[in-house]
Amino acid sequence: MADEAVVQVALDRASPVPLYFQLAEQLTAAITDGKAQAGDSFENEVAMSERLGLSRPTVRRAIHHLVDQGLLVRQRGLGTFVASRRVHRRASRGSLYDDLSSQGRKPSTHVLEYGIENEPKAAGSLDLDADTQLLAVKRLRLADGEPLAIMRNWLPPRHSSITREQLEARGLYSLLRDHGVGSVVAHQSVAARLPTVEERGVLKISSRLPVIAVSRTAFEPTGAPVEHAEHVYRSDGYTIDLVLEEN
Amino acid sequence: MADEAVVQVALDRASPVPLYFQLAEQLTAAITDGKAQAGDSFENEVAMSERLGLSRPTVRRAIHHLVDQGLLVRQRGLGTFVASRRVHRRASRGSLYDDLSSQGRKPSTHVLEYGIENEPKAAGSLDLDADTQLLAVKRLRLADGEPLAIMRNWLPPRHSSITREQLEARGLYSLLRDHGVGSVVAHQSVAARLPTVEERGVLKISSRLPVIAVSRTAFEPTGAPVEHAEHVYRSDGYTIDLVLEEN
DNA sequence: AAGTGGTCTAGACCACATA
DNA sequence: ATGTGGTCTAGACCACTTG
Repeated sequence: MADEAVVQVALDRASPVPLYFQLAEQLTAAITDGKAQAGDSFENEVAMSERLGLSRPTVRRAIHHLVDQGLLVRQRGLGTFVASRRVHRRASRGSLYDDLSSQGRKPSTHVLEYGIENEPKAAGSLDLDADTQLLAVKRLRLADGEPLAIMRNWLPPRHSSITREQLEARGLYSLLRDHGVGSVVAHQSVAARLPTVEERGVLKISSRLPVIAVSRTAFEPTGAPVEHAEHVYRSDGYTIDLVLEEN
Repeated sequence: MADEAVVQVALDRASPVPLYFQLAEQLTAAITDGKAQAGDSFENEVAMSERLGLSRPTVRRAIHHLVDQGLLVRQRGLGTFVASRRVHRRASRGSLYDDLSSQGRKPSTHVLEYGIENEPKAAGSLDLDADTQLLAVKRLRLADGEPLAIMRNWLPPRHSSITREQLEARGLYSLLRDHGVGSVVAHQSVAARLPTVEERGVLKISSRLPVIAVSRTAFEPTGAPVEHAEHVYRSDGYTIDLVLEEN
């Protein structure tokens, strides 16, 4: 069934979480849990606001939250519908997270080098003085014990307290989150080339297998630098998947 | 100067263009034109709404439009500020537009093949019946007369009226826009490999120069299929640049 | 004509950062 | 204490789609 989805919602007006956000989360859950199927029509916002005892703008804001993520599609005069699964976008992850648990292989990380250094090029990318001391990290990424990528990162002084042990145990962005880094905007450049001699040795590949070279610089929305990365991936069995959006 | 930016705005209440959008456009222009510099504080929304004779929610909506694009940063208790140029995001273009005018080289396109065909794999990617007849196009992309990419695209019947001549003259997405395609959500996968014999011939490269293989499927927000693409780029001097966002 | 989403108003109160 | 943005309300009118 499920021709017209009416989602059960429980709101807590005492909670510090905004009402529109509580509503948005529960609507999102209804869709991702499959309680509302793609193509189903959604309860209109006037009815929903009356049913939940919320004002129309508040309900509207929650619904728009889902529209922005591609979970709902609205058409004037027609109504609100659950979008096809293909257009869900929930941000462009995949390249910022250096994990590939999605591939079903067991990932691990080995820190090859760790220290404070002065790298003018990285500092420049981060818009810092050329002589700024940065935390430089070189990691080897493995999947099921097999080398997959060499990851070099440079972090500004603000995040230099990240330890070698933390990096062995957790992903970089997870650690940065603990340092108060909420969201980032990253400029990323992807190229292909043949591996250097050193890369061939570390990644255990032949000189005929190309590598994917990713260069990335990330900033907080305020413009504060977060990290500069130079990553090199084996190209066999590895692809970079993205969800793009064009308006 | 320009410590506190107060933008001159002219609103037309008779226009069918919404007030919040008129305001957003003029605020955007002030920033991109450099009238408001990065780091400048922005007029607060209460003052702006009084100055312009708009309600606060309307002004708020316009400002949020710019925040979503990364042009402004807001901090509770502090104010609204013009963001550093590095975090401007205005959509993740770069890979959907098959031009590289940005590199300063003169681009051109040559249509190698054009016709209606049945390609089950492409049809499947577009979520159409395997026997659907698609418009199949194979183009060669050149920069200053030098081969740069082989681009194969498959389009659903709805867009099959695009002609060979139109493809020689304009970009695919520009043509699709005329077909009523406003915004799209695309899933894109990027890989690296060595070229096939055919690719070596067409792109005029050696067997030791890797190519970047991009596979993309695009849908409208409603779920209607737009195109499936298989593009192969020379890797020398070509990179895929992206602006990512992580929340 | 009826029903939908889109825009807009005029207020209210709260949370947070700074002085 | 002040000023900022964040949330929320209760309405109004308009634009679009379908029967």
